[in-house]
Amino acid sequence: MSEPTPNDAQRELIEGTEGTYLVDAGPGTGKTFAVTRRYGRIVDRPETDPDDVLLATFTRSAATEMKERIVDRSAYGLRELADAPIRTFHSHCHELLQEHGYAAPAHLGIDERITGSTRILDDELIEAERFREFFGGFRDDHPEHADFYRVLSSPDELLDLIRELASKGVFPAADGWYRDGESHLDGDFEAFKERFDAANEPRNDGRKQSVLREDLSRFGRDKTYRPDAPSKSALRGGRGTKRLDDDVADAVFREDREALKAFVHDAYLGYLRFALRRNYLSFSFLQLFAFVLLCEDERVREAAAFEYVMVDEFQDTSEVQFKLALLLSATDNLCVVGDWKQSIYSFQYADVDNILEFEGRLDRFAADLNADADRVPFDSPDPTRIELRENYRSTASVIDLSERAVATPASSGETVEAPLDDVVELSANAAFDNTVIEGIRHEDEHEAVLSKVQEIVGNDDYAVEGEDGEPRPPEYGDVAVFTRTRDYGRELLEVAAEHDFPVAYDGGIELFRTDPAKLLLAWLRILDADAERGWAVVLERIGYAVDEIDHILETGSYPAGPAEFRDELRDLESVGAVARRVLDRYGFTGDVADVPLHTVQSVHDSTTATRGDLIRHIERGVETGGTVDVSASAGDDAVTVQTIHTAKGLEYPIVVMANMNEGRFPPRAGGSSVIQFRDPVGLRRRKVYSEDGAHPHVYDDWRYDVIRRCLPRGYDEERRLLYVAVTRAESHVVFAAGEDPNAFLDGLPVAVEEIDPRVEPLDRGEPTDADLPFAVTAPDGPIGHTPHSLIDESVFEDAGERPEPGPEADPETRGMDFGSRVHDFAEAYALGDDVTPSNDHERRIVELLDGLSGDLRVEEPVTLPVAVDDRRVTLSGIADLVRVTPDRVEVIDYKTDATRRAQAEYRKQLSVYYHVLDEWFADRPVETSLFYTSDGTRERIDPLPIEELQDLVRAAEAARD
DNA sequence: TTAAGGGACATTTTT
DNA sequence: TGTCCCTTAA
Repeated sequence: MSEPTPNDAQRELIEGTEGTYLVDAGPGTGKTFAVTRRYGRIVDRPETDPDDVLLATFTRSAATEMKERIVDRSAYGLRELADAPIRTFHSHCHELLQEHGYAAPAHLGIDERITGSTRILDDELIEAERFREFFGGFRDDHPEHADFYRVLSSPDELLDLIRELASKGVFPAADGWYRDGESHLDGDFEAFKERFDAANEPRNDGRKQSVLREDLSRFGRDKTYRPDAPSKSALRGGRGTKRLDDDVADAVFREDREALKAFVHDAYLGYLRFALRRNYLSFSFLQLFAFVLLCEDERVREAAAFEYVMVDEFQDTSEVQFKLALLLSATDNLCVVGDWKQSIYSFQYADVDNILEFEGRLDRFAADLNADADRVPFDSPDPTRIELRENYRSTASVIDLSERAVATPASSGETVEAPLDDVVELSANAAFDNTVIEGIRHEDEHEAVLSKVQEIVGNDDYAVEGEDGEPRPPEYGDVAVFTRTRDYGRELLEVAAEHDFPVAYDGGIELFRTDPAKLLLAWLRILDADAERGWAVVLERIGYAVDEIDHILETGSYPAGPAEFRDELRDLESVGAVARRVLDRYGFTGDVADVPLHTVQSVHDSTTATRGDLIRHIERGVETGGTVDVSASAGDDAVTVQTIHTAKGLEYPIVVMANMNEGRFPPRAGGSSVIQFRDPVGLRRRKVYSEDGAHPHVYDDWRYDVIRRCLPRGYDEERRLLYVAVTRAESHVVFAAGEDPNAFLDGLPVAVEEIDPRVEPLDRGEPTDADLPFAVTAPDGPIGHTPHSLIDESVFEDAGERPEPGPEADPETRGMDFGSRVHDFAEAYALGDDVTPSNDHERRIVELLDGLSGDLRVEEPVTLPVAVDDRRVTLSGIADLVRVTPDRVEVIDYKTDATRRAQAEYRKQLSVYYHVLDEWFADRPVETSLFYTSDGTRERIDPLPIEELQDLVRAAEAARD
C-alpha cells in the first residue's frame, strides 16, 4: 500500500512540532498516520532521538501499533525503538518508579519503600481480595470509625472510592491530605450552586415548578431520614410553590464531614502502607507515586522530563494522567490527540472534560502545579487547536448517521445539548456511497442477526469496496457484530455454533462463567459441606436428568464414582491441589484450565485463604465477571463478534449493531453506594448511622437525596458508545433489536423492519458434524437432552400402576437409595475391587458378571449428536455396563426396583447408548437389555431408530414451549 | 398543573 | 433499589 500524502490539517499537525497542540481527530481521519509521521519528523532530526519524545498511549496494543507504523516512516528500526518511551501511562510510571521510586512514599510521610521486588498487581479481583483482608484488620484497629463500617455495604465500595480519588490526584499523606487534595473532597460550592440554580429554575415562564422541585415530589418515599431532616413540605414549600428556597443549596451542601474525611483518609493511607508492606502496587498506586515523585523531587523531574510529549487517545485519560503529562514535559511541546465523542472509558476514570475543557484545565492544572514551585513550563499556555475533518474510512451516509447518533436522546424526555456544538463535521472521502442503513427486529434476536448476515454475504446490494477500489459483494470477514455486553456476544456465539455459522470472537470471556470454574466451584462446595448446589452441577455434568438429580439430592445417596472422587479430594492438603485434580478429571487443559489454577494459587498463596474464602472468591468472580482475553478464530472468512469497547480503533466494511434493546442499568449488585465522590460536590455520605435514642439505625441522607438531583445524569456515554460503533463502519450499518427497540433506535432515521429469521444450513465445502447422522468424537451440541428429558411426564411414568410389591421388593430394599448401593457394588465388582455381596440383588449381579466374558466397562456417559430440523442437538446417556467381545457388544442397565418397570423410558436411555456404540463398533452387533436384580432376569430391549429420537426431541421442546 | 400511588423493569464496558 | 411511566384525584 502506498503511503498517502498528508492533507492540510494533517500537515499542520505533522509539522507543528513546537508548542502546545490540541488535535480533534475524529474517527477515520488518519490520526495514527499523522501522529507517527510527526514522531518520525521529530526523531529524524540530528539533534533529537527517541529518548527525547514521550508518546503515551492508552493500550499496549496501541503502543505496539505506533511503533510499527513509525518504523515504516522513519530512519529507526524496530530494535532501536524497542526501549523507546512509546508506551502506556501505566508502564511509563512503572518504569519511572523502578528507576527513581525507592523513596517516593516518603514524600507522603510513609516509611515503607518501593523496591525492586515490588510487584504490579494487575488483577482487580485479587486486589479486591487483598483489600478485604486489609480492611478486616483496619476495622479491628480503628474502632473510632465504627459508624462508617455500619453504613458501608462492602469493602469493595471503599476500594472503588480510593481508586477514584487516586485517579483524580487526591492522595492521603501522613498528616492530612496531599497538596490541595482536601479541597476536592469538600467540593466546590459555586459550581454546585450553578447546577442547583439551573435545576431549580421554574419552567413555562414561571407557571410550572422547577425540575428539581418536581423531582423531589417523591422526597422521602421508601426512605428513613434522621429526625433533623426537614419535612417534605418544609423542603419544597406548600402547594403552588414553583421553586425551592435558595438556602436549600446551602443547607444541603454545608455539612460537617470531618469524621467522614478522617475515615476515608485513614483507610486510604492504611491501604497504601499495607500494599507496600505486601510488596505490591495497584495500577492506581503506580500513577499516584509517579505523580508524587515528579512533584516533589526536582532532580527526578528534570531527569524524567521530555523535550516532546504526545498523548494519544487523550479522551481516555484521567485527571491524574493529564497532570502527569504536564509534569513529564520539559518544554511546552505538548501535543494531545483525541476525540471527545469516543470517550467511553469513564468506568476506568477517563475524564471527558480533559479534552472538552482542555484549555481551561491546562491553565488550572499548570497553575496548581506551579503554585509553590516552578514545576511545569505552561505559564501562559496558548494551545493551537487542529481539527482533522477529512474522513478516509466511511461514506458520507455513515458519517451523517454517526453525527445523529451522538445527538440522539436516550429516553423520550431527554434533550441533548452541549457539548454537541463541538462536533467537528467530517467530510467523506469514499470512492462510492451505496450505503445501506437499516434496522431489523425479531424476538429471536440472535437468529435474526445471523440470518441478516447471511442475507448480506454475497449480496450486491451490500457491495463493499474491493482492493482495486471497485465494488464487490461482501464476505463473512467483512462483517462485524458489535454488542454492548459480553454476555450478549457469548449468547450469539452459542447460537452461531448451533448453526455452524462462521464467527470469531475477540475480547474477554468471563472466566468464572466457564465450565472449568463452575465445576471447580461445585467441587469446592461439595468438599465444604456436601452442598446440594455443588452436587447438582456435578451430577448434571455426568448426564443425570433433573428428576434423578432431585431424587439423589433428597436421599443423599450419591453415585459411587463422584463420591469416591470427593473422598479423594478430601485427602488433599492444598486448595491448589484440589483445583488441579478437578480440572484434570474433566480433561481441562491449556489456557482455560491455567487461568483458574493461576487464580486459585495466587489467591491462596497470598492471603492464607481457606476453602470458604476461595468459594467466595469464585462466587464474587461470577458476580463481577472476571475475564480472560481470548481470540477464538474460526478460519479466515468469519464474522467478528466483539464488544464496542474492544472494537475501538478498528474498522469494518459492514457493522451490525446488535442488542439495540431497551435497558437501563439498575443499581449495582451489592446494594446502593454509600460514599460517593463526584465533582463538584465532593465526598458524600449516602447513608448515616446513628444511635439516636434507643434505636440504632442506618438512615438515608436527605442532603444527598437533594444533591444528586442536581448532578448531571444522562446517557452521554451511551451515545458515545453508539457513535464509536457506527463510525467503525466503512459502508453499511445494520441495527438489530429484539422485541423492544430502544430509544436510540427510535430516534435515528432508520426504518426498523420486522424480519423472519431463518438461518440456512451452510454448505462450506467440507462435511461437518451436522451433516453426519452422528459423530462420536464431536463435542457436545448446544442443546443437551438426556433421555429422561425427552418426556414431559414424570420419569416414573407408570408409577400409578405399580403392582403390589413382590417378596423381593419389600419397602426396605426398594427405591433409589437401595438401587444406588447396588449400582455402586456392581461398579466396584466389575472393576475387580475386592467387594462381597451383602444381599440378593448384589448376589445376582455377581452371578451375572461372573457369567460374562470380554472387556467390561462401567458408568461411561456418552453423547450422541443428532440434527433436528437443521439444528444440532445432543442426547446423552449413561449405561451401567458395557460388555465388548470380539463378535458383539452388550449394553446392560441394572434395574433394582421390580415395581418400576418403566420400559418406554429405559428404552430411550438404552437407544442413545445403542447408537453411539453402534458407531464405535461398526463391525459387530450391539445388543441392549435390562437386568432386573430383584429376580435375576434379563430382558432384551429394541433400540429406537434415530428418527424416533429426533421426534422425541421435537416433542419435548414443543412441550417445553 | 400538581400530588401521590403503584407497577414494571433490570445487573456493562476493561488499561 | 431507583427510575420512569401510567393512573387518578384535587
